[in-house]
Amino acid sequence: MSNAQDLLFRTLADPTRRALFERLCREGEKTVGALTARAGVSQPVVSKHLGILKQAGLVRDRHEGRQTHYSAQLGALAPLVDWTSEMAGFWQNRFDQLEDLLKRMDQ
Amino acid sequence: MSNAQDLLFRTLADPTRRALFERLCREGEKTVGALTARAGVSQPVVSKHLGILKQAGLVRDRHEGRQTHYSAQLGALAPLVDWTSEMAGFWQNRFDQLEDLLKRMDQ
DNA sequence: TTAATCCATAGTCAGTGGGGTATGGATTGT
DNA sequence: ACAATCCATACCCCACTGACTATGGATTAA
Repeated sequence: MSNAQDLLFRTLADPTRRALFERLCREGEKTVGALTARAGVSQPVVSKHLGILKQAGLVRDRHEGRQTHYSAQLGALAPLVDWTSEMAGFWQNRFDQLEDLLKRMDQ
Repeated sequence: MSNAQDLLFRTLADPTRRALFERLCREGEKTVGALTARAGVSQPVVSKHLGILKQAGLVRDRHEGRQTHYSAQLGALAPLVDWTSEMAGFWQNRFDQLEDLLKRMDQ
């Protein structure tokens, strides 16, 4: 029941989570500590959000000693782009049908 | 602090709401009754979701007698597309910078 | 006029989820 | 070896929200 769009929308709906993802997109790979420093929430909260982002495929983690480096996985946004295109496509189809109808009426 | 993306993501995060919007995109204008028939939730719930979609600019309503017709406003998805493009842009910039760095190292 | 239909609002309730603190495992520094 | 750092998990709490029913205003049908 839970498709890819659902997971993405729910994951990105939270501002804190989206801000983390945005930082990773802007600034590249970052450790949990570095992310926590400017996140405005506690470290456990950041870890939890990163876990959710990872589960959605939006980030990936790389362990190096006692630190964990996270980086954005931009490809995970594809289903979102697809969904948007699909919605636009439906709209276009209905527009085309209307156009056809008007053409037929014109004849 | 609540930008356009936030409102869109939060609004589209709910499956019931997204399904309503999708139906309006696919099938065009529909009354509340028609939407309720296949929504799987009660009529007041549908009305509430439509209200939230309207507040996000994703739908518009047209009153006709005792019925209210709702239709999708596809343009409202623009901030979402912009956000995605922005994220992709950041990623591309970092990629370009890496490319430049590699070029400089090569010389 | 009276009854029936359409929709929106009000009020309630339970589940979800995002926040915190506490804690422990793993690694690094002394 | 011991202390300190980094991160993740466990646990709790509270606010939000999505669901329901009840109801009423507005419009249409009888």
